[in-house]
Amino acid sequence: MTDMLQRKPVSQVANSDCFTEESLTKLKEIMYEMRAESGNHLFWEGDTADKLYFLKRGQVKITKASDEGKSFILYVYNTGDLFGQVDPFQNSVHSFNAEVTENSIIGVIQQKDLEVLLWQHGDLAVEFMKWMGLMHRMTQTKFRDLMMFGKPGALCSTLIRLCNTYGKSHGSEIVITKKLTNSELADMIGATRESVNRMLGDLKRANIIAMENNYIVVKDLPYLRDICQCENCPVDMCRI
Amino acid sequence: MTDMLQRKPVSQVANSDCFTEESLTKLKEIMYEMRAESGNHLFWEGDTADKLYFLKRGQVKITKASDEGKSFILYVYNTGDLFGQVDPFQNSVHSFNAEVTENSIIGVIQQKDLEVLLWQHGDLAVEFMKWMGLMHRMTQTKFRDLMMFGKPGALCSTLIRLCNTYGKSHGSEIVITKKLTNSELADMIGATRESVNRMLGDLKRANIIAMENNYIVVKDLPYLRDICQCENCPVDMCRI
DNA sequence: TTTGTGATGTGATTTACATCACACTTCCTT
DNA sequence: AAGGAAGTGTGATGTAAATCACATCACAAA
Repeated sequence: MTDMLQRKPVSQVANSDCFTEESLTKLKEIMYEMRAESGNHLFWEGDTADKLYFLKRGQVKITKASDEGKSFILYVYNTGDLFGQVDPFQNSVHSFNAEVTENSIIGVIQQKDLEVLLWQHGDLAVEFMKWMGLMHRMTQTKFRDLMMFGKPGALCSTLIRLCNTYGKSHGSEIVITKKLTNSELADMIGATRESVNRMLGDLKRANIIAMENNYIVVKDLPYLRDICQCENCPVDMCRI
Repeated sequence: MTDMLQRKPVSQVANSDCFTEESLTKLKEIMYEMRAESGNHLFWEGDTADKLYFLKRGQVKITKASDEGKSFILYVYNTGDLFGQVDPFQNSVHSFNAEVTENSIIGVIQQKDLEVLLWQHGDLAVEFMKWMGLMHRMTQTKFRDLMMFGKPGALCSTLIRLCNTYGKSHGSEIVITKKLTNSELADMIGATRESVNRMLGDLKRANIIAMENNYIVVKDLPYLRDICQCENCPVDMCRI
């Protein structure tokens, strides 16, 4: 376990960090484990939303497809993240798709079981609310970043979020320890691959970022911050 | 169409509807009342977020200003709505401004008092989570609508949300019983006044909407739905 | 080795939307 | 009743980004 932690890319903050060890244990006790292969879907839009998912290992993207076949990536969840729709006591339906993008091990929590647990443990309920609030604020700030500062601003914001999620510091440089294609970045900001390619080219030429064996290295974080009027939000909120 | 419905200001659905009568009463017991004049601010970005607000009467807009002086309206809250940032057990700071846009009577809830109440009453905590989840999903779906379907899609989505919030049915027509300027609509979708004006003009010419003594009347809701690929979400989620 | 496939890089063109500029309307005020 | 402010409507022009159309590159599989 400690060994595992050491090999983990540094500075990864999982959203389950807002739970205490004990609370997380309680949650784990009501999970059942499942494996999902890359390419599968945990749920589709329109499916009943009655489960939470704890990503023990792997990656899941929450996406939305438009009629014209474009795809928008709303969130990317990684090892240690908890996700799922949680208006826990109301029949409701997913508005987005959950696409497994790496072979994953997932703990599934039934809403009914969660309800019971929350009833029994006030402290867990409180942490749960904290987690919900954090997720909501993450959505709000992302919304703001993608709406208000044009495509370059959206890209810079996304690069900052990627640093917060996958970044490993080397002096003043930050390596984003996650391979990303131009198309993936495009789908995260609602732009085209070509636009992203050109913007990245501009950033490289201006020596703001660089590529090191296909990983993006951020060399001038303050510049990125400036473009999207970054307010230096807490790292656990400013994520992908 | 009964007499009552006609006289009722609107088919207004308040977000506090997800609380039971008893829960709402409990919340009201820990509020202190304050009055705020149109033009004032309840909070500014950067202020500590440690209060909830219950709008007993009036209107409050949650906005974000960019460096270039543009304003983006994220939410509009009305009589009966509960709002405020609620990651209740974490020091945090507002990312948005709360601007009072009509003289208002507001119940203020201190986070500390809320904490106590949530601890004491499991059922309230549960409803509170439901409310949080609903608010989050409202943000997510708005995000989707404003990002994915261009400015016309954003406008149509906003008109639908306005129908759900302020709409009064007259046969197949829906009157949006709220005066809105082109600039206001523009700030809600991140467009310019001129663009909104032209788009509204197009919709009028196509007989999708009409103006009746300065109120917007939606004559062809299915058309609006089509443009923004509306999935017919629950009314209490699909709001302004 | 060749061939196929997914990704990157870049020019030319089109489109959506913002910006600028100004006339016109409504309604408020003194 | 006149003047002003706030809002609406609309042309002309500019610009960001999408679209289209290829060339190139990396690398895995046949």
